[in-house]
Amino acid sequence: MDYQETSKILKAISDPNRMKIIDILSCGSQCACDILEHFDFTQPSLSHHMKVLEKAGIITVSKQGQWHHYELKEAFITSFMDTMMSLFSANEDSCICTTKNCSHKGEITHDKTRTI
Amino acid sequence: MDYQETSKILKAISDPNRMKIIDILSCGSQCACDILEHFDFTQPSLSHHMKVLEKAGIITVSKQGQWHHYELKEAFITSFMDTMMSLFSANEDSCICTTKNCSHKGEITHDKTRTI
DNA sequence: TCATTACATAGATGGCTGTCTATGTAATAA
DNA sequence: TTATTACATAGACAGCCATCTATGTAATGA
Repeated sequence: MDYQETSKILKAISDPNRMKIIDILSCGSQCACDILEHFDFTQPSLSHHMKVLEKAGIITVSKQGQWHHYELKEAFITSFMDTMMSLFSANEDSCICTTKNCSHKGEITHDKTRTI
Repeated sequence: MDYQETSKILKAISDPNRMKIIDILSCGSQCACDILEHFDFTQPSLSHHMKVLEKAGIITVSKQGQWHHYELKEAFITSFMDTMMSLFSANEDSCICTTKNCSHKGEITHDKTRTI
């Protein structure tokens, strides 16, 4: 688990306005000017947010003449959900605690059966 | 979708050190002193991180005498994964764009079949 | 050519955040 | 009682971040 890389992705999603952008793009690609109409902030602020989302690998841009169309990356979604699942699930490959047991409560349960 | 509340949760997870704490707790509950041994920062810093995770509803604390045992909340995990799924998935209840079509690219695809 | 539109970039700023040291408190053990 | 251990709290501080205004650039249209 690459904490730094996953951190970058989570920080990109965690801003409420960027969450709303993702919500908007989940309905299909849109250009910047149309996305902007959903918000109160300025165009440079949107430009900043889109760059953050793009750098995190969450969206892609296709420039068609004057307009830039932004789109959610399908591959990102599956990858991200997998990453979150493995973060919350214990497994002997990644689990840190295998090298160190709690000194005051021995029971460390490796729940390999989690399915959510 | 409560962007503010979800933002709080995502910000709580997004810190690399807190991600590592979650990874550790995914193997089972541990007390603070044992968690601390995995890190270079000080005890007050850990105390701060645990409070952030607790306030976000990610972990619970059970105080047994001197030691405080921290544990991942199972209910949080399923709830969080559901929230992320609904963020990435288009549906007519939550999708913002139903009230506004893109003026330059009419195709808004409501992908109700996403299963990931 | 000139104006307009759609975006990006630069630089500034206020607020948030992760960390520290110092200290307090409660429980346990000698 | 006194010392120690396990945590929390207070306050300070440096770095990051979301926003702004101002400006640049590229494409389109008149």
